[in-house]
Amino acid sequence: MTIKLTSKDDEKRAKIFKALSEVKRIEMIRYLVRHPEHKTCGEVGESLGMDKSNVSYHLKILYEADLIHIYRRGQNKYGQLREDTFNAFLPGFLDSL
Amino acid sequence: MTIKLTSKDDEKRAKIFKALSEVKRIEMIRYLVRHPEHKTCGEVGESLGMDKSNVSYHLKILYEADLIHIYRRGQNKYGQLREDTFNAFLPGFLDSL
DNA sequence: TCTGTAATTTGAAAGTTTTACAACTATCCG
DNA sequence: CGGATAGTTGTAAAACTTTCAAATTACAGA
Repeated sequence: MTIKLTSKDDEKRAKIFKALSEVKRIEMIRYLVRHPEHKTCGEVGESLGMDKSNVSYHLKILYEADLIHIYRRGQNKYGQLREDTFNAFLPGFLDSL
Repeated sequence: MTIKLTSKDDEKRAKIFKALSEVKRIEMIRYLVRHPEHKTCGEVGESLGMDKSNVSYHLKILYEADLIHIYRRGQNKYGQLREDTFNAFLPGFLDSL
């Protein structure tokens, strides 16, 4: 079932687009698509050459747009794509990466 | 035929997402979807309550992301959606508005 | 509890985007 | 030509985003 969007969702749409309006964040999403074993923040940062506080910053923006889910296991935090959001707002996007 | 995108297109994707990361610009796109008779800048601005220089500013951002086409006829300039770009980068988006 | 590793927060600096106004250019028509 | 209408450009202020380093919190394991 596909969710019907309306102009009421413009704020949400804008937030999602803003979250994806930086190359670095698109790369982070791509990294998560390609590594579905749920990568840690550290791995994401290392593989994209970002410093850790910057990774935190960008992940938070993706999280606040509901594009990813973050959960802790032990010392690590793992990022997980929220396919529900991508499917509702950007169908086909993840496959295009 | 659908165009195949790659990580080389990240700059372009980011630019498109940035262009759509403001509610005002999403509203402008919606206005153009709903009024396919090619509305003038003035009509867009008036209907969204924006001043004319601000309309110019936002239309330029949409234009530079290849989301719209702009042509002059007489005193007026008309905005026209670039469905090719929407289809390549955001399939389904226009229909969701 | 102490130590080390993982991630977040904070705050300052640098950079970018948005707004608004006034001055400007382009076109039309009498 | 001159006046009217449509849109653009310059510029400055305000608002927002990004980066980076240092301080801080969270957790695991000895």
